[in-house]
Amino acid sequence: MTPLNHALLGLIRAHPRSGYALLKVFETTPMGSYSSSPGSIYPALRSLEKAGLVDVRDPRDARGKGLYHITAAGRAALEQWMSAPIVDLDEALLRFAFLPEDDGPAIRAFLDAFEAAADAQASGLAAFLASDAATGMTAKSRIAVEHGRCRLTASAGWARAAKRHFSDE
Amino acid sequence: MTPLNHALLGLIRAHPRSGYALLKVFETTPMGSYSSSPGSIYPALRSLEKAGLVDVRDPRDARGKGLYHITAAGRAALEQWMSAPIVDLDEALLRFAFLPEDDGPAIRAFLDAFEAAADAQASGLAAFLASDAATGMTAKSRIAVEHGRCRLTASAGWARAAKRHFSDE
DNA sequence: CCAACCATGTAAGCTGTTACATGATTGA
DNA sequence: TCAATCATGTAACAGCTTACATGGTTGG
Repeated sequence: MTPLNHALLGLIRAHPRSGYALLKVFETTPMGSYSSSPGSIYPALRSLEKAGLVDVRDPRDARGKGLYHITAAGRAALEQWMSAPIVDLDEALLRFAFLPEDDGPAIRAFLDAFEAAADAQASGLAAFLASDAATGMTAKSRIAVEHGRCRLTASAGWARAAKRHFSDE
Repeated sequence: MTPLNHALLGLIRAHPRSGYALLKVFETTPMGSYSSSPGSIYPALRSLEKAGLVDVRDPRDARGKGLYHITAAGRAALEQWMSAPIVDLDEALLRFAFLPEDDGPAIRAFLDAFEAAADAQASGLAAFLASDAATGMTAKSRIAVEHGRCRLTASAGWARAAKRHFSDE
């Protein structure tokens, strides 16, 4: 399962959609970073279908293919992916977007884990910068690594702000 | 030319290295995000060699392959890549690390461009969030986009801080 | 002498990119 | 009627990942 597959599965679970409608999501929103063109989306939908995670139903009319629906197996696969430990923050962010809208505790737990992961990664870079390996590098290389640390700190800060947002509702 | 190719070329320009030494750079520094294993690095070195951007010389002894040196064509290719407009910030960061150590004006110009690109991308996300498309999305999706904006703002902030660092030297 | 590391590769498989191709429908 | 958009694909190609394979050398 690639990130694109997960993105498609999550969108389809939110509500059934045609391949074209899914294509448009990637073309018109920042989700576009997960794909680019029909050449990746249609084959990915095929693979989801072949894996039994989605099925196609409700052809609107003679020409259209119909709407992709998520199957029970698809739900299970998505659930498993959603509950895996956070390693990659970008992937985690995709999972965040697919979290159930109303489950406050789950959202807060996820944000806690996200913040912890971002902090841990930031600490990892800080440790690297303090190590022998870093002192041998050029000044610019170290500052480039600093950039990574800044971004991770920003990610952790975002998680804290988001938690505040979801605590008073 | 893939990011990995550029990373290799930049490292080799800094000073000649063996394939194994390059491998170790990716294994032991945050540059690892550009690669992972011999399975990508050795073929990439081959392609650089075939393209005439590097050549192999100075075999240390009978068994070793020797050291990769950058060629005139390699220098030219790197130069062209370095002076292209900034589109992708991660790629730009790699370029930053390869900027000549002593050329203050070039560094400052680059950081100006980097900051402008980060600000522009952040504005793009802000515009999206203010658009009709965003109002139709779920709250969590909007907050996920916010994360992207936070990170871009952090990137711009990093560039400003780096400029201060390079102005008093 | 044996494990760890130096040093270099190959091969299968999967994914994504780019570009091309097709045909129906809708609005001006 | 003609362009744009809806809607769905195919095919070539390049690249990365994973896993496997091969030998030499060094330190304990």
